[in-house]
Amino acid sequence: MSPKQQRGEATADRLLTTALQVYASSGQQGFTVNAVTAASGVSLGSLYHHFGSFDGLAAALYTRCMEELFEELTTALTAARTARTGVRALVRAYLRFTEERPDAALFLHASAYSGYLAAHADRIREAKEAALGGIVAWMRPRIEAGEVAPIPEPLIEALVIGPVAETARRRLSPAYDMDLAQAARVLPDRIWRSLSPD
Amino acid sequence: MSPKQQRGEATADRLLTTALQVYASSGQQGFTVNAVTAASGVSLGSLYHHFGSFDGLAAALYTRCMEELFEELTTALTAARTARTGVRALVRAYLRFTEERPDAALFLHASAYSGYLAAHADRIREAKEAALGGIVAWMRPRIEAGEVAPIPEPLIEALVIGPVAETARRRLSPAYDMDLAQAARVLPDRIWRSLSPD
DNA sequence: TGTACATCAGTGAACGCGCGTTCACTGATGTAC
DNA sequence: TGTACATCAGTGAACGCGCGTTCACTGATGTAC
Repeated sequence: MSPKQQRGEATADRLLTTALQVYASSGQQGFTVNAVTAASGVSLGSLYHHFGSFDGLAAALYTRCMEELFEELTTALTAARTARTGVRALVRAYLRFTEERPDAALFLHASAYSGYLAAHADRIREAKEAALGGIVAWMRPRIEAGEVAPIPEPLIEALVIGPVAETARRRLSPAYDMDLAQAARVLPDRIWRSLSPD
Repeated sequence: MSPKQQRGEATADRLLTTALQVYASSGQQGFTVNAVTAASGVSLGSLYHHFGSFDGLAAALYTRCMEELFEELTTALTAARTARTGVRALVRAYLRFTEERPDAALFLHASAYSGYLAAHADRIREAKEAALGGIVAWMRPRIEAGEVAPIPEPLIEALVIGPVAETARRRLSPAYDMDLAQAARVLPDRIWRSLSPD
């Protein structure tokens, strides 16, 4: 399914990029094959040639967005030395991604239970674990060294990602008006407090 | 649209309850008018008589689930005296709700961007603010009294709800296996640390 | 450098299915006198 | 206590629309000799 020629890759890229725009402007409701082909100028058959199905395209888009986010997070984290500075940088990176790439952030949040990922769940899970790898590799030794309180890893994730994801979700929802700059000032420190040993 | 007769109310209730079951067993994909009417034994016309549209039914279900959750949270919170014990109790109540009412919890989380709420956004927002009222009324004086660190209210919400919602989301996703009992032991204290003044 | 051939990329008309919704109707319940 | 009437509740066949998908096809690119 992955393109063997340059123009094929360009077409697949164009479809993904357009799909994200369509989602951003029309929402879940308007996110259809016809809308994506019409907006991209790529033919229906070509979409199916590259992605096999519409769910396949959605899964590819989800994977791409997720990898972009995780790259930002990993870069921010690994530039730091201590657990404290690392966590604080990661929180800021997440908020920055939300600000700069709202379309991608929205698609990630909104797709969580979307159903079109179900068919490709295994492939997505693999991609997620690969993307998470860098973060885990950086964090784990620092947890073991006692730089972070002795909390089970899944709950550390929840404590770090939870508040920042909730903030992002409200920022991306028309029902709230969340100030990300303010969040970037307050949250890194507050989240770190929830993890710090003493 | 609200029923004027007892049997009307019973039918509407049956539709909502069945709809939640359908969602739980078939997911977003299988959540359709036909599935709900078939499973409930209520006729299509009757569904439209009570809810006007399928979105209307979904919005009513969302509202009902949300009110049930908030009632648990409010009860837990208002039974406490200090901000610290209140927040800790609220966190435990949220986890307990997730454990005991996984269908309702899943529907709440999964509906966040579902589109069928968009048409009824105003009505839902009203219901949410009403349900949130008790929590705000309890918390605000304690924030002002300095029992909680001076953090903007939206960020307090994110710090409290974020980790616990993330934990719930993973618990409800087949891709993770989250231990809620462990979370109930660890999170209340850790979340409180992120809010405590010093 | 040309030619033949295989594979990849792209096209768009056509199809069937299932969705949400409508509507003319019957039956049940409540109310007025 | 009965009767007439209005409103509410419930029914299910029928409809149209737009969705995802298929398929027979043409054109472009790469490769072998």
